[in-house]
Amino acid sequence: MPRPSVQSARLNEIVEAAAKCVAQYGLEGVTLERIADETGLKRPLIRHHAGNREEIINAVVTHVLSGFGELTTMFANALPAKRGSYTAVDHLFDDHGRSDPAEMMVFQSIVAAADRFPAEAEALLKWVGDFTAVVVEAIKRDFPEVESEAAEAVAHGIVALYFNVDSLAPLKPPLAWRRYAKNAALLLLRFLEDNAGTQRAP
Amino acid sequence: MPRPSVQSARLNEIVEAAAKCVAQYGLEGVTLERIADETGLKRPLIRHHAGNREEIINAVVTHVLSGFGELTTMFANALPAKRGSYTAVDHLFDDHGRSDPAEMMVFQSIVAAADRFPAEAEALLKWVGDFTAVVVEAIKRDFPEVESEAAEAVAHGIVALYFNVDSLAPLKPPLAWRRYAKNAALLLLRFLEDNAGTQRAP
DNA sequence: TAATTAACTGTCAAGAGTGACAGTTAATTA
DNA sequence: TAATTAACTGTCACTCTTGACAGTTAATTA
Repeated sequence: MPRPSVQSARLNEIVEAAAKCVAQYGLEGVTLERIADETGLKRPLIRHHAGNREEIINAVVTHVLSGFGELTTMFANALPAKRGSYTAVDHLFDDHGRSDPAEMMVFQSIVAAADRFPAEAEALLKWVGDFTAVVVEAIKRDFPEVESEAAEAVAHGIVALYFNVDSLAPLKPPLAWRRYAKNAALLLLRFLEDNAGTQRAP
Repeated sequence: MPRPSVQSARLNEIVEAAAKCVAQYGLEGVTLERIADETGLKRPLIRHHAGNREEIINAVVTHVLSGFGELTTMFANALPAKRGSYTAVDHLFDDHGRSDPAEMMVFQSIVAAADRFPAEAEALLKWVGDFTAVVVEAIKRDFPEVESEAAEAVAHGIVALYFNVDSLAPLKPPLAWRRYAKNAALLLLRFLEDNAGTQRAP
C-alpha cells in the first residue's frame, strides 16, 4: 500500500551522475549541487537517496571498481581459444567494447588519491594485474612455447597502449594515434609470432 | 634600502606546493590552506605572493607545461646520433632522468579537466605529439629504411609504456612491471631491427 | 641609527557547500 | 475513498574557504 520505491533506480542515477562529476572535477570536485544538476533532482533528495557526500564518493568508487571487474570477465569470455590474443587487440583498440570514458577518468582520480584511499588503490592495482593476466593467458594459449617474461612484456605493452589511448581521449588526439597504438600492439604480437620457441634475452 | 624581495623564490615555492596539492587532490582540491600547510607559510601570505586561487592554478598549469617543454628538449639533447632509440628507452625506463611524479599527476588532472581548460589541453596534446616526435626522429636515424607508419607505431608504443609506468606509480606496482614495460619497449625496437627495409603491413 | 619598503600576521565579512529536519505531494492498496 | 508510506521540497544553522585590509616585523641603505 505504500508508494512504490524507486530507491535503487535513483541510487543508480545518482552514482552515475557522481561518476561524471568525478571524471570532470576529480574526487574533490564532487558536490551535491553538481550531482543535483546532473540528475535534475533537488539537492536534499540526493542526500535522502544516496547518503552524505562521503558515502556517495565511496559508492562511486566501488561501483566503478565492480564495473572494472565485470569488464575483465566479459573481456576474458570474449576471447576464443585460438588467436585469442589477436581478438583481444581487436577488442581493445576498435570502438567495439570500449569502456566508458568517464570510468577511465575515475580510475585516474583514484590513482591520484591513492594515499587517501589505500584499500581502493590496492583493489585497482589488483584489477590491472588481473586484466593483464587475461591477456597473458591468451598469449600463452596462442604461443605455448614463449617464455613467460616475453609473454608478460607483450601483455603489459598491449594493456599500456590501451590505457594510454583511453586516458588521453579527453584531449581529442588525432585519429591516427589510435591506429598507431593498435599497430604497436600488433607488432608486439608479431614478435611472438616470429620468435616463439627461439627467444633470446630482449 | 628596502628589505630585499624574495617574491620570485616564494612564488616558486608556492607553485611547487600547489602542484603537490593538484597531484594529490586534483585541480578542484587546491585550497590556499593546503598550500599554506605545504609551504609552512600563512594563508594570507600565499595570496600576497601568488595572487588568488585561480591565478595560482593557472600558474601551476603553465609551470608544469613549461616543465614538460624543457623535459622534451633535455630528452632530445640526451639522444646520441646513433642508437638514439635505445638510449631513449634507457632514459625513459631507468630511474635516471625520470620526471617528477607530481607532474604526471598534474598532467592527468588537466586531461580530466580538458573541457574547462581547452587551451591547456591543446598545449598538452601538442606536447605529447612533440615528445613522441623526438622518439620518432631517433628511430628514423637508427632505422632509415623503416616505413613511417611503423616508426610512429613503435614510438607511440614506447611513449605509451612510459606514460603508463609513471601514471600507475602511485599504486606502487610490483617492480617487475617496470621491467616488463622496458622489455616491451625493447621488443618494439627489436621489430625494427629485424624488419628494417623489409616491412610488410602489420 | 633612522628611513624605507617588503615580508609577514591577525582578523573579519561574504560566499559556497553540507547536514538536518519539518512539511508537502503522490502512488498504491485495503 | 481513506490510510499508508515513499518521494520530494523548502529552509535554516553550521563549517570551510576565500578575499580583503589594517597592522607588525625585519632587513637594507643613507
